Amino acid sequence: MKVTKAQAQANRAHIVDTASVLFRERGYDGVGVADLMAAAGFTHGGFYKHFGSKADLMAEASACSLAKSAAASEGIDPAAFLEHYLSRAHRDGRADGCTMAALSGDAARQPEAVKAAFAVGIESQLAALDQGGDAAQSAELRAMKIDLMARAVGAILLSRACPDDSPLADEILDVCRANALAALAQLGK
Amino acid sequence: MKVTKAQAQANRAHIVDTASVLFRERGYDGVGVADLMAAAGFTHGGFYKHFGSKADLMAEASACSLAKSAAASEGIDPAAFLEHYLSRAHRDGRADGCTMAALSGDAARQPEAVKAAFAVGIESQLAALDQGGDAAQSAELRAMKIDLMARAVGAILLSRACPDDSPLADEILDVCRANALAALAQLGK
DNA sequence: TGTACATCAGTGAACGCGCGTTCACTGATGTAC
DNA sequence: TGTACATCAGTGAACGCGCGTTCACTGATGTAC
Repeated sequence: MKVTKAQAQANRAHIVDTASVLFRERGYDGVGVADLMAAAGFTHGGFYKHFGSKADLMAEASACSLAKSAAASEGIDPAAFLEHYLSRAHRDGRADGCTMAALSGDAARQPEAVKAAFAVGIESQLAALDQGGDAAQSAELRAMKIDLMARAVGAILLSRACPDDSPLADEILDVCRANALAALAQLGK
Repeated sequence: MKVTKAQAQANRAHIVDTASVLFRERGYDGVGVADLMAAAGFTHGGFYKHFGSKADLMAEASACSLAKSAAASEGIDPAAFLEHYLSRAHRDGRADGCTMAALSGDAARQPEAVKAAFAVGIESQLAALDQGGDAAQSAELRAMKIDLMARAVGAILLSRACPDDSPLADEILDVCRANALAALAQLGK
């Protein structure tokens, strides 16, 4: 049953990808190691040939999906980013949506390695939204980006915590999108 | 071992209170029924004399702590509310902090009853922050309050997801507090 | 290039454990007379 | 008010189950000669 080194590496990456989707969808405790390995197309016994523990995988899966999100929004207009982020589609698509929105509640109760992955991910996302504005306003710009991210993450979380057909769930998204876009416009950006 | 009706009612309330603290601290999956009953001073067998299931208790505990928070901030100045909400003390004190910040990630994966409790809790919090401003600007005021809550919740969540001694964790709180207060001031409030 | 052997990714059974929930039981409370 | 009995909050053992993790084993890959 041995497998090419390259294949093993690809399998490992596939497990990490699968985990990042399942964790976002069901939360850390909602996904078992056996579940996860089966979803990736393996039996569970091989898990510990790749990872030291389930928590280790959580750290890696978080880092992976956060890096992918940051890369995907590289150089994107913050207004366009907000439009997509605060959409119903994103709220309703936890599995392939933002890891911060899906897992920061879980991350707060996880080992430091997971939190470290989140801190790196947040910084990457901030850097990706940077448009290379001039240095003079960069502190203000950074503050605005942090603030926009907090608002966006909070809006998605509150919206997801409401019942599925709740008018409040949609109102939260709409209001936060409008206010965030207004704040962006006012920054003169 | 039977107990006065009044005592049973008090015991039940005590279990709900204990649950609301433990769930905020460790998350829904981090608290077992036996854990919880022991923390409240009982054995686990009696749990189902009071509640239909662990998820039922989650709904009740969420409703309870959300109502308490709303009652506690009744009529409070939004600026003062933000100062407290976005403090390091609140971030580091999950167990007796805001239920939205601690459990909205969990709530998103819970039954509708839990989500319904959250929607009610959010509306109560919005109502509590209302200062009876004139009706003309009430739509704008409601939007601002929703936006402030999303920002506050998001900032706490992101800050908690960072490593314990991370400068980023503090920066997020400071930046969001400053920007939120500025937005409030600009509303002419 | 061909042969012999070590490596190690993946398998599947097994481990102990704690989970949510059920149940027979206890005995003070509450009620009917 | 006093007695007999039903109620039911709380107890603690037990249920089946799925969890994270370990382990002996397999057999193709990779390596040494």
